[in-house]
Amino acid sequence: MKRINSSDIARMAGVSRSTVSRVINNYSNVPENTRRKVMQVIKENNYYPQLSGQILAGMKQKTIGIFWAGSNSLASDSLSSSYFMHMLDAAKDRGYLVLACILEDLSKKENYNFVRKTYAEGRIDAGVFVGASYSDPLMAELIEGGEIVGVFDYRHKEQEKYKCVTVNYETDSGDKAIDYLYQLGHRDIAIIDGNMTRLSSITRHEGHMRSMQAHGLPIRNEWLTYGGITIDSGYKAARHMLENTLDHLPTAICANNDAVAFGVYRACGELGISIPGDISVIGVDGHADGTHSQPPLTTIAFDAKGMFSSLVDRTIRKIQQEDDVVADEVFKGKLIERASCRKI
Amino acid sequence: MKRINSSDIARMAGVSRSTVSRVINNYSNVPENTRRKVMQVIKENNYYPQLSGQILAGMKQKTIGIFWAGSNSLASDSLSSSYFMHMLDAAKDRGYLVLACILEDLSKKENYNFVRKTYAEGRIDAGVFVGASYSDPLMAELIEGGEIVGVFDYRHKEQEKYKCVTVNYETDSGDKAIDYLYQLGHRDIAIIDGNMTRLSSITRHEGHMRSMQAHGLPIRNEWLTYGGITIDSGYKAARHMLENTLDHLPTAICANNDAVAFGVYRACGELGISIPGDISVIGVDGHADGTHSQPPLTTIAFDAKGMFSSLVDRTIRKIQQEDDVVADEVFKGKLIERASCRKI
DNA sequence: CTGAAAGCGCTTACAG
DNA sequence: CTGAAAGCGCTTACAG
Repeated sequence: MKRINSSDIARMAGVSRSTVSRVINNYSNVPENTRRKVMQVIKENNYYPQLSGQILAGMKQKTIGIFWAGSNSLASDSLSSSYFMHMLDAAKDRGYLVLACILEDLSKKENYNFVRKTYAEGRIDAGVFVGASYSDPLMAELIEGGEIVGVFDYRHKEQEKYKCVTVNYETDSGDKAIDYLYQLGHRDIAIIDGNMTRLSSITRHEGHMRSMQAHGLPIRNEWLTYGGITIDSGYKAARHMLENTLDHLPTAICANNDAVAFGVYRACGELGISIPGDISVIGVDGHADGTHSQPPLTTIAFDAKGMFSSLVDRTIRKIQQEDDVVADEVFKGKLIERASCRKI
Repeated sequence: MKRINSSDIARMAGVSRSTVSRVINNYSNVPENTRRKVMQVIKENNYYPQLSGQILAGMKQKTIGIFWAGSNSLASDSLSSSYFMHMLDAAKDRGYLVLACILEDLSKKENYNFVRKTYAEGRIDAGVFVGASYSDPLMAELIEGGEIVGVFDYRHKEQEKYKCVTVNYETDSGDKAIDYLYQLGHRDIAIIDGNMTRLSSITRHEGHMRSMQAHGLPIRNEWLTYGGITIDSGYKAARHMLENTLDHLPTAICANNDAVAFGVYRACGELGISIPGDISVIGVDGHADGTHSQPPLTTIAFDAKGMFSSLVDRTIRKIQQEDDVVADEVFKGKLIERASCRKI
């Protein structure tokens, strides 16, 4: 069951392999007649050129790797999986295939080697990373080595600009969330910040601090905690924080993101704290689950499709050596008022 | 920035390319000394053999394609995305990479060609299909062409056994669901069946009919509808069915799967019908959302991880020409009683 | 317009 | 134990 190759096609069409190749690659200097004849033989035999031959001759894989750090979230979180889908879609729109790689943790030597190997073997033309820490040395190293890299939520260095493409959240969502709560009359605001290896968690934290200060609100130790970026971590942080402050509860909780806010919901549910009756809660992301949570979650929403499409799209344009590719794109959050915050 | 190749390594290590290759591929006839010397040069230079060279020389890609038909569900449905993750995990456990391909509909010529091309270009050693219809001709064609294929929820023909690997639901979950409702005292049972291009929908439907007859229950036209396999389709089917039978509502609804059951929840919510007060509802799957739905959903649960791991695992074992690979594996459902069905 | 030839990077009989 | 050589399937200057 040998696969048919370009010599076979050439013989059957009565031309040389060169001509077959020219037809396949749409060279202009092939007479219409020859082209038709060759194309017909190709169709009839269901011939497709072997990719490995093409690669060796200098063509591109037309494949990107998606390296997703943090396996847990993808399976159960619809927001994460929608990110993933947006990337698959964007690649497809450009005619690229996707090698899907889920890695728990990029800092582990084993995963680090896996990524290097995947690039080095020539399996992909570029990689797109989600869940890397804000200054992961792996990125710098890949870029240094001449590889093309796209990263979500990453602070890319000046000198990395040429081969590195990023997408980021506008840095003011932390401020916006606090401002909003303040404007509703809240003064006793607790904050559950994220995972400080993530750029967005850091900038949101900075925004929270900035806005609290601007409004002259004290930052109380027991009301400032770090809860990671998942429901479970948000739950744990909220539960711990609330139990320690039952005699002087905050009137509002500002969560690092929607998942954390859902964790807060759970903790409040267990402790008999009503939202927004006793405590108002605000998240960030625009998670679909926020529309049917009880109560629907007020949040600062980002355009997930826009962000992830842009990331993949620009990465692919880098592969194609387009020279007008912008290195970083920043998305603005938009306040969506639902029912989890109340005026006091 | 030329990539280093095996000649470079050979030169630096003072051996021939043959020997470099032998070291890389763990040939036994290389003296420990030589091996060490070569390995060191490889490490120092971060050398990895180019895959395309290896392929051309007859090695395997160690990559499978996952062809997922029906893009919508993956992004928003945690059950579907968990299926996907289980497959990625299983491939990883075997050291295989995954080319992730989302296609809306395998029967479309364009997608059909995409699959053929992906195989023919030599990008993958095998493909695993989810969402194909129960007798999709594409499968037969691929197998005929000597390709290795794994399919979820597919009736594979005797003669396809050698290269085709499948995983299926035990065919009695339809019977079980009706039996259970009957045993709770229900006699007025409505059925929302699935999408009749899916094998599992068909067998469940058959089971429903079988069990209804066995218990001497009449199958009333207005209580038998086909609702697809998604929440939305379940919602529409339920809404339509309930509105037409408001004067003689069933006491129970047997849904094709959990997603459809959630659609029933929504329809009942809108129509002021209480579950299980007015109507009992049972699903199939064991969807995680069923644990925190209101009320928690009684369902016939399947071991998703087991099913999808087995599928991928056996497909990979076919690639590796292991000859004890079983062609089909059937999983049994297990009744999980939660709170959506009541005794009457 | 078109073919013969070189070259891409590997592995594996083959010969020694 | 090891190297020279063939061969995998393509593309693309090169020469005509």
